[in-house]
Amino acid sequence: LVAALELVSEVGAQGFSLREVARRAGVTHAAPYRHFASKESLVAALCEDGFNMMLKHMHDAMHAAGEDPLARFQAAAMGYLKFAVTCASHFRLMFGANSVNREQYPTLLDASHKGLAIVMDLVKACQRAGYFRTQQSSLELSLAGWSTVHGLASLYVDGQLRNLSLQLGDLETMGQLVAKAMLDGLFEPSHRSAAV
Amino acid sequence: LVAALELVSEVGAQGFSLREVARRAGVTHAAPYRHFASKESLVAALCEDGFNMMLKHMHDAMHAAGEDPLARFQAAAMGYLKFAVTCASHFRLMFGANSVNREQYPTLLDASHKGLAIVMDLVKACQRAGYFRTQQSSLELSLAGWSTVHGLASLYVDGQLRNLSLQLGDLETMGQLVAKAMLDGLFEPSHRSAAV
DNA sequence: ACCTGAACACCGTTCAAGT
DNA sequence: ACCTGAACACCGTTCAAGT
Repeated sequence: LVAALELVSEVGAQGFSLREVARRAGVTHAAPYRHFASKESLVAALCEDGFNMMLKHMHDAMHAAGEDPLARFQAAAMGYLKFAVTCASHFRLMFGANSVNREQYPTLLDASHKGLAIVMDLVKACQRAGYFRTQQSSLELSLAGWSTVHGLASLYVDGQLRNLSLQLGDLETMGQLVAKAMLDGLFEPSHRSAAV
Repeated sequence: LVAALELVSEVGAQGFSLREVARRAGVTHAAPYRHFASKESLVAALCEDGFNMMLKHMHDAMHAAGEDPLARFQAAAMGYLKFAVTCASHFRLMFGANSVNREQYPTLLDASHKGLAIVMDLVKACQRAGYFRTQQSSLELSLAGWSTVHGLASLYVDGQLRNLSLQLGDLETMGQLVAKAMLDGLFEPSHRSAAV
């Protein structure tokens, strides 16, 4: 049954039907209702899988990056992007508007909160290590960083950047360029806010 | 008929049905097919409306901001956020995964490209005026800025930031905080790349 | 030019009934 | 415990037919 879920995610991200799932699983269209209360709860299960995969991507990348907080921060961002591009259908399911009412699925809600928690920890570590400025709170910097990475991933997955690939390369390259802009800031040094 | 579209966008963002649209318009379920080739083409029309509204929000904000390129840049970003929050259903339609095959609707494709073009112009102006660094190309800085603003808007519209509103305030406030982080950068001055 | 009405193949969901 | 088969109300789309 979980096997059926995987098969489905390979197919079209949405517009997929519960009846088609049942067909692939070799059962009747009514059989899934013994395992899931509704289509939404099946999609919720897929989303939860997706969040766990995303967290795994980030954790793996962080682990491979070693101990340096900045390296870990950048690796987590790249892990996020890599997940978005390799598991695009999961990503769309997780962040699409079609999305489920997260409030009704506590385990899903938990998983979706862990992402920001990781970012927060990384930002705090980078601030402690003297990499990041402390003029703004770790929450504010985390939100900015998360927005940037998530925005890039969303635009890419939605095909909004297709015409830029020629000039800037693939998502990983774009990620490095955008991360550099984010870390350094857009401002000329002379226009930057005074340091703490 | 266009009146019917507006009514629909007020209702649920998606999961809305062509038959329901026809019902509201007071015609049979088959009547819309004299005006739109398919449901997708109706949604495409809604998306195009959405992009034009978004561009109008950005243009209005820029105009109100006066001549200073930096003020115009920030105003455009705020206009983008304001559009996302006030026209959430349009925003979801435009950037959701459900989205239409933009390639098949040339006027929609055009409208969706104008956003980046505006950002590019603003970034170039800010670089010329000495506000922004020229170490990275205007395209790279534009992509970073767009990703950040779009990411924040997406996370907010998807309800991903609901638990942060208490700590950080509404979307406009978050936008200002995130814009500050983006402009100044995350890095401590000592870790920034050398200036040009 | 625009709309109707019936039809087709699909869908999510429910429920009695089977083993 | 898990599945079936029929049923219900819905959907997108098509097409002949009306004015």
